[in-house]
Amino acid sequence: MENERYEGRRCNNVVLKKGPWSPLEDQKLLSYIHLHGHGSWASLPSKAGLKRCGKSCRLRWTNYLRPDIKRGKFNLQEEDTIIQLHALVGNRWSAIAAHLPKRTGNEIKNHWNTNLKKKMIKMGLDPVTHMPINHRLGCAQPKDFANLCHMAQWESARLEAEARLVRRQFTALPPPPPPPPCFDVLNAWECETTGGTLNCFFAGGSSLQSPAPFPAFGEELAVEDVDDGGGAKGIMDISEELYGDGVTPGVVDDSLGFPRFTPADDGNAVVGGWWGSVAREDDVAADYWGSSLDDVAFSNRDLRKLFC
DNA sequence: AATTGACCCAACCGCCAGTTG
DNA sequence: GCAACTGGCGGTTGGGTCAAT
Repeated sequence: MENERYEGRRCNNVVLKKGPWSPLEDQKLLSYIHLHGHGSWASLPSKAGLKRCGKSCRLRWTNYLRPDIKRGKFNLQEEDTIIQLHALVGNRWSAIAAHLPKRTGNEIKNHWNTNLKKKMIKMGLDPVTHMPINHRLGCAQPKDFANLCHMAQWESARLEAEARLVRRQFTALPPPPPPPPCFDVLNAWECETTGGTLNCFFAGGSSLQSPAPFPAFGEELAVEDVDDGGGAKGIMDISEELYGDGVTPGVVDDSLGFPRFTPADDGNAVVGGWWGSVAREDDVAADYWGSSLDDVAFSNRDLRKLFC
């Protein structure tokens, strides 16, 4: 009975096994690849003495047996990266995995579906669009909702600029549809996980202000603490001003693979990503995004899917 | 102690794109 | 140009585990 359960298709009159891999099968696959490399996956099973289809062998290797795979729980930094990249590329798990060393797309996908998606819903954010599900947000305060609206504006501007920059590299591509407004999820995420309040990232006033100049990694800078009356604070200036009232000193780093501002004092002041800053259209920003997109392992195919 | 339900994750399936003959 | 083959990817499933009742 149990054998029939995992009996798969036949190939050359050999019944292919399905279901969980035994330690012996793992050993056979490992030792074969160690000696010969995987070569053609289609012919590997017979050469390695496995009654599996090549596809099953490939999946077992790429998702489990590969030596460069880190297993275990995702840390907060990895979760941050997943959320930011998901906001940018959607369910392109392989592209996201390319940015997370030693993690597989399958693992990230599972983690997203079982943990991150639920947490986002709990935060009142749609895990697909990264938009608030409705007005019953995780933040009960009206001012927090106002902040989220600012976030959406800002993220929208960022996506537009990003699309322009990418198009500049792929001029043959047709103009993209306007990107959907999207939140700075990392920011909301960190506020959620640290118990902080949503008070970050957006310039004051109801209109979207010009994004800040683009800082160099490691550059020390200051962030003006602007209050729009609704409590929203924003990155206003890469300042050479003296740190004074309402100016938060901090540093830009790229430890997550994208620019990110961290205040010098931990405070509840300005924390979170630096995505807004790259909306500035200048050569520095363009160069950054050029390399960044490479890092995320975009292929031409991905880009065309994004903008066609 | 037994049952139930939620959670986790390995593995499968189907689709698509690229390559080859 | 076309069909067959191959590899890669994302969606889904189902079995194991564990906590709650």
